[in-house]
Amino acid sequence: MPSASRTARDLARVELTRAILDSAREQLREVGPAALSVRAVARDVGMVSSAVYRYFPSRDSLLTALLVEAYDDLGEAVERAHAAAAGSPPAVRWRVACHALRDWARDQPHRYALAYGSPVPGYVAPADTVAPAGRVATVLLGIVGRVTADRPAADRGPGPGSPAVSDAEARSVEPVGRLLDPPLPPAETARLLGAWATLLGHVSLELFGHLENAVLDLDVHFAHLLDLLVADLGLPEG
Amino acid sequence: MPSASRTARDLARVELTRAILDSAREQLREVGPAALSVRAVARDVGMVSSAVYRYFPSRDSLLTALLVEAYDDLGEAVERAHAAAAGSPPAVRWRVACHALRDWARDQPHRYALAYGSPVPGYVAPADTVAPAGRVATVLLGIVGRVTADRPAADRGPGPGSPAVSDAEARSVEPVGRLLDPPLPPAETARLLGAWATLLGHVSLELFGHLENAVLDLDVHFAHLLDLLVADLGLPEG
DNA sequence: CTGTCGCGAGAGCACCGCTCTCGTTCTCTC
DNA sequence: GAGAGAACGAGAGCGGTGCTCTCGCGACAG
Repeated sequence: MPSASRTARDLARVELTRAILDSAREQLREVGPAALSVRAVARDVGMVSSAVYRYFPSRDSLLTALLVEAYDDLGEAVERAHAAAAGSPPAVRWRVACHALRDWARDQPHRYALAYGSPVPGYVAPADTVAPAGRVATVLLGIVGRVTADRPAADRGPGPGSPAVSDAEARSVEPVGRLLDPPLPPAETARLLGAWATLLGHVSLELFGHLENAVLDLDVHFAHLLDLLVADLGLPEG
Repeated sequence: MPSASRTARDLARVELTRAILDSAREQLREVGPAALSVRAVARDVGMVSSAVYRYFPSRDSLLTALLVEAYDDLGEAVERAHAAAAGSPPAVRWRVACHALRDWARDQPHRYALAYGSPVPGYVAPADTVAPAGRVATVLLGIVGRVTADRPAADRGPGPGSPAVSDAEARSVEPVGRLLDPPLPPAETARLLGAWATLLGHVSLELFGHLENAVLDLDVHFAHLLDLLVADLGLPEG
């Protein structure tokens, strides 16, 4: 049975690949991406360093694997939290999804930093990373999209006090709006992109220590920030 | 004249220190903070690596110096832009200051990443960095503060559609509001912190490539984002 | 003139990413 | 069942790194 024996060999390979990834993830947590050492990983899994190169062609490819994994893990966490709140009002689902993102980031700051922190110079994320990277944004886009689609046409357009969207801006954000069917109107798309920036901006500031002596209770402030976003996006509370 | 000779000696020292910093800054731009090499800096300034340690006790201290320098440089850029717009309406000064931040970041992405990107694990920013780090935020705080202080008391408090600020959130953001005299009210402080997160979040997303295939014209979108913030903060246009 | 101190050079340590070679072992084909 | 071929782990080695230590030199102070 050749297929069985090939499976056995491949099984050993995937297991060792997993062991390497596990060790690398642990080392990423302990010493950070810059100091991630192939030799240390090899020592950890009981190999010599050159043997690791049978599984990952370079240190960068190891980091890339960790990056994709991080995007996927975060995306899954947010998707699961959102799914668990299915049936709740949009505002609640928005808060749940955003809290899931922040909780994941606080729980695994090193992996969040890998995904949304400064990229390693000279390193370009391969195409495999774009799909997992979009999962979180897709969830939020879906929440806003459903609300806008269900809203009577009279309520469309910028609310009172909201600046008008220029034609140039409408064209500019169109690729994002077009991800939905029906497409999200430009005003809402721009607002959502702003909320996305607020969300990641706050989490980054918080995680990277820039709010250290400025905001006393980060949980409370984040909740208030979500209230502001919910209001700005016009998400129904009930 | 002992003081003169000592001055001469110290002059040579500060000049060499500056040469090292210049070289390090250049290398930071080319290869990034992770690959910044003391030996390469030494080669660049015509020394042997051990000699550099007479000026900076470690590679980290060299990075710290670059970090402080970056904060100061950015702060100065924003302050200068804001000063040049003195007399203009608050909304205009807000836009000018924010554009200065984004322009600086786009011009020197490596230094922005050093300041607001993921911190190097195991590295804690010394106390010298907090003062320069606050300069940019202080400018924005000042713009909003003047507006709020000048506004008639009847217009205070959350606008229509703005969520109320809980007591806990009011206490939480109080350290920031207290930086101004008179202190910025909690609702405005929270809004400003949100705007700060939006600003840095957008610049980070833009610089780190997360808006690559999402937003076509980043200039246009950033301008619209500023319009949204101006409206949310209630900054007068004239 | 002598002692002290800061400086740059050099050697050296332990580590790194990565390459190459070598002997072994396992799988597939005839 | 035997041989071809691929995959594998080990080891040596290259050029690089941060950092330490020692050394000799020159400038300054007493």
